[in-house]
Amino acid sequence: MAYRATQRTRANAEARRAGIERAARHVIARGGFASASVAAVAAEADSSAGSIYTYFSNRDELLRLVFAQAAGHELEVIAGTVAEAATASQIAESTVEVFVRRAVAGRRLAHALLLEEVPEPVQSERLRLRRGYVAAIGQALDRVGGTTIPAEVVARSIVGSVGENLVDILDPATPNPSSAEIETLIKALTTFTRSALGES
Amino acid sequence: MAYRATQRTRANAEARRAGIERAARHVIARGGFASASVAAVAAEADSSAGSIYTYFSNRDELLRLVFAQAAGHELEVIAGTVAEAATASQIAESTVEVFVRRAVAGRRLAHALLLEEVPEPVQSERLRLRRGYVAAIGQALDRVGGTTIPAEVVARSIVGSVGENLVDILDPATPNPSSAEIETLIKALTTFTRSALGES
DNA sequence: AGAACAATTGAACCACGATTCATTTCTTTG
DNA sequence: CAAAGAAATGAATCGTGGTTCAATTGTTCT
Repeated sequence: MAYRATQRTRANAEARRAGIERAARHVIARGGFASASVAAVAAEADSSAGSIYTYFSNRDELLRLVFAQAAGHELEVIAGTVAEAATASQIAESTVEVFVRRAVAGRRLAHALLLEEVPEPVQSERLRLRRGYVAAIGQALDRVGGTTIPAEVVARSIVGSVGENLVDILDPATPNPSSAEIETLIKALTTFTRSALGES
Repeated sequence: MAYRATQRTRANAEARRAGIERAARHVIARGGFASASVAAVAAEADSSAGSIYTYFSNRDELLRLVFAQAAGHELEVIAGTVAEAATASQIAESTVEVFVRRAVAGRRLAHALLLEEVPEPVQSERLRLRRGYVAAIGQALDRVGGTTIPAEVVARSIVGSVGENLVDILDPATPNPSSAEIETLIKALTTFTRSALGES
């Protein structure tokens, strides 16, 4: 018996795994999932392609994990915000505001998370997360009450409205939107969702 | 000079091309774009894989064409409907109604057209068509007037709302929705979009 | 019928990128 | 330091499915 994995060894391994995840996140944020080949991620992580398989069972699993982390973080932010809202109007407002601003701030990543074509396991994760958004907003709406329409439909509609209005803006082929455009969009979407909820 | 393409020859060729398009449409409507390999389409068309290349430059181009036809037809239907509407409320109503009912009637195809992952040229076509929907609804809204929000944002929001609410319903993995569910959804979405437009 | 050309066929080819694995390099302990 | 085990490397392998193309079959005209 001459070798036994030690404290430091395991910490290093953990750091390596985290490094690969970070590398994948960076590659995705820069060029989308399509650009996140195993080779590209390995290069970004100062690692070799083969090494990735020591830490992840395969490429799709790595991408799914990274997606879940990034999108999960966004969900937490939204969930935290709507949990504080006291009226349906406020829920609509903060959803639109947070969603649009965060998406524009991290355009490429937002595009990857919301719109880009992704491998099937990632797509499943995306649908799960989307259900998470709907659930968070739906619960908030149920809490404040006041709508006759099923909260789930309303929540979905809000998510859909905002998402659809971001399609062109997030397209990597289009130039960065001006902040005036953004403000106009936020205002319009806020008005739309608010009045849909029957508030002034 | 002993051969010259004749009337009948050209008609046959046209029939063959149309047959391949029809075959592709069927394969897509049955199993989505993912299942529409060149071999599968060829089999459905009683043809060989190689033959497809006599009529189309490559697979993506064939799929793009078929997509454009199918989605273009749907657009025409929606455009025709909203063109007849006299009020914003009616525009919202008919959009929701037509969109949802037609999608549910041809679930698999609707899923392919709206949600499935597709090759890039098809995705471009999808975005074009989506802009078509937005334009048609936006023009109708402008015509009847009465909203303060930019018509384009409203149109996009409606498309997004309806689309997002169809995600689970159209998922090939989920069972057919009951007609009660559909009616409930249509009612809820109609109410949502109507009140968003500021009408009772 | 037979010459001239087009269309069809399907098996071979190819591109691409994920995955494997024999070899090398690093860590730990006696 | 040597032995034992773990991790890293990257070139070779493999799977997949679109695409090509030599050979065959079909069509038209004299």
